[in-house]
Amino acid sequence: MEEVAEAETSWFDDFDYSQVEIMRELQEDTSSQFISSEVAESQSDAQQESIINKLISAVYSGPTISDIESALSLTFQSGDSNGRCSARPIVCSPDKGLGKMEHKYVFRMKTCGNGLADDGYKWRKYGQKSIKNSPNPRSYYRCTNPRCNAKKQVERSMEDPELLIVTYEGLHLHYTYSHLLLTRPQDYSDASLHVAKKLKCQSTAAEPARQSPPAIRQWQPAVDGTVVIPPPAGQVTVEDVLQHGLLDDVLQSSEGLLEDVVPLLVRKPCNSTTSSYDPCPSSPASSPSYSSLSWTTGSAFLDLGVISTIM
DNA sequence: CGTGTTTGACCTGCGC
DNA sequence: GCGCAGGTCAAACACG
Repeated sequence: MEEVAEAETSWFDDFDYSQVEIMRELQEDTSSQFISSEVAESQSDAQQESIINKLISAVYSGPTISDIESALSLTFQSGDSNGRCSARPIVCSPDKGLGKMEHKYVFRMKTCGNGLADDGYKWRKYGQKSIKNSPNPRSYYRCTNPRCNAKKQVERSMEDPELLIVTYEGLHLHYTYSHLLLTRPQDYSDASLHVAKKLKCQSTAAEPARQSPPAIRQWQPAVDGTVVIPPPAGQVTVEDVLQHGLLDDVLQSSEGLLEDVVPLLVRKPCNSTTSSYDPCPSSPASSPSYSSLSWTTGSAFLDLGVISTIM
């Protein structure tokens, strides 16, 4: 366990905080503006729902590509002496073909065994397409959460059949199902509405002038080891959410923000006590197609997060 | 019966 | 405009 503390320390010391600032700048236009004004005077239901979704997105967004790569590189350093990992991230890169700011990331995962994996989210396959000059078809998955537009594409590498190329697109507006305490979509809305009302209430109450947030704050490892990234400076309402302890109203969880773009599987592919990889799946794949890779919520997770993977 | 997969059809963007 | 390739839709089907 001493190694754990040491690993945590070195990881935070090495973190490039300048990346956080860049991310904050990118979020300025889309997050802080609507939150500070629109939440305070919520109008129609449609607008309110839009605001809620944006609020959730704003609270969850955070990690930069370098953050992810950093986390992944640290994951690799951990290795897997037990050989129990179900998948290993090899490369993480943004889709460079995108001209605008979109959440699209490509992972290459080296599978072990039957390649079954669980990234903590529940996906629904909505299509499969054979790709030109590739013997392997590409499968298209969508998050089963009706409010979530996260998608992913899975295809097997031509060079290495054990190599899975997974492209994630969009952000999850919820946590992994393994952590989910709010089980219905409307619960997200209800909880978020609760936060919005609370914020509105507190904004009108007498309150001492808020201190300016520090220019740079460190990521805060939670008690359970997950990483919680503080909100960007200048996003007043998100700040309020955290400062006033309202975040729990929505989340009731301390899961880190990396989860938005880095599947749980990627962040902790190897676990010494509990693995998402089931060497003896109860329901064998019905076909050799990618449908066998449908990542369900059947396996248990340890809520450990990035730091735990570097032990 | 609800949920998820399969698969052919359809849509869309792009290059020629 | 046409053809191609990638992405999505939706009906049929399978399964628990």
